[in-house]
Amino acid sequence: MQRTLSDIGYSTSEIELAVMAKALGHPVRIRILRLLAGETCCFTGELTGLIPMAQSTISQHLKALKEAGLIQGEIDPPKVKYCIHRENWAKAQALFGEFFASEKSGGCGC
Amino acid sequence: MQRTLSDIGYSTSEIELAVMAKALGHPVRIRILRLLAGETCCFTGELTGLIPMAQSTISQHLKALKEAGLIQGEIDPPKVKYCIHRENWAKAQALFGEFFASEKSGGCGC
DNA sequence: TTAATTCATCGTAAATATACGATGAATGTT
DNA sequence: AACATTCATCGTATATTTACGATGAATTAA
Repeated sequence: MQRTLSDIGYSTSEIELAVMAKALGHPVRIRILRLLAGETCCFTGELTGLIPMAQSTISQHLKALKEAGLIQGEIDPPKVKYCIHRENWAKAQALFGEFFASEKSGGCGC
Repeated sequence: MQRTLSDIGYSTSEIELAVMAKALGHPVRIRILRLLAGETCCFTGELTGLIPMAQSTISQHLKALKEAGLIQGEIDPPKVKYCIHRENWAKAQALFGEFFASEKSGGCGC
C-alpha cells in the first residue's frame, strides 16, 4: 500500500460507503446485524450463544461494526447491550440506496 | 482463520451480501463503479487516466469487482470495455435494500 | 513480419483482517 | 472482602488485501 488514499481525493460519501461496505464484508457481521436488526435481542452474551465462534472473535466483529458506526453499545452492567445505530443505519440506507440507484449507463451499449 | 465459514451455515443472501459488500469496501472501487454507472465511459484505459494508480492496480480492482459480479468485461480488441453488470447490480440493489429495510428493533429500548 | 497498444497476470513487500486462547477491567453478588 | 459474571483487549499465527513494477498475451497497425 504505497499510495495513500488521500492522494486520490475521495469524496466523503465514497469514504463513508467504503467504510460501511467493508464492515458488511463478512458474513458473520451480516448475521450479527440481522440479529440486532430483529426485535429479539441486543446482548453480547446472546450473540455468543447464537454464533459458534469464540467470544473474543465476536467481540472483535462487534468492534468493527461499532467503528463503522453501524451499531452502538449501551452498558448495562455487567452486560453490554448492542443495538443498531439507527441514525447511521438510516444514513447507510440512504447512501447505498443512492449509490445503486445511480446506474444509468445506457449509452454504452453493453 | 481456524474456523471455516461453512461451520456456521450462512444463508445464500448472507454470503451474497458479504461478497458484494466486500467488493464495495474500498473507496477506489466505489469510484470505479460510480464512473461505470455514469454514462461516460467503459474502457479500462479511460479509468487509468482518471485514477492516479498503476494500471496493474486498477486491473486488480476491476478483477475484484468482476469476481463479485458487479461488473462485466467485453472484449473490444485491443481494449476491454467494462460495464456495470446490470442484472447483478439490480440484485445487489434489492439485497441491500431489503437488508437495510429490515431494521425493526423497536422492542429493545435503545 | 515487426512494432505498437491494451490489458491481465506474476512476483513481491507491507499492511490489514481473522481466528484463537489468555488475561484484565468493571460491575454485581455473597 | 472475596467471588462470579460479562465483556474487551492483548498476544499471536495465518490468510488476505493492496500497492507497485515487470512481464506476457492478444490484437491491430505499419
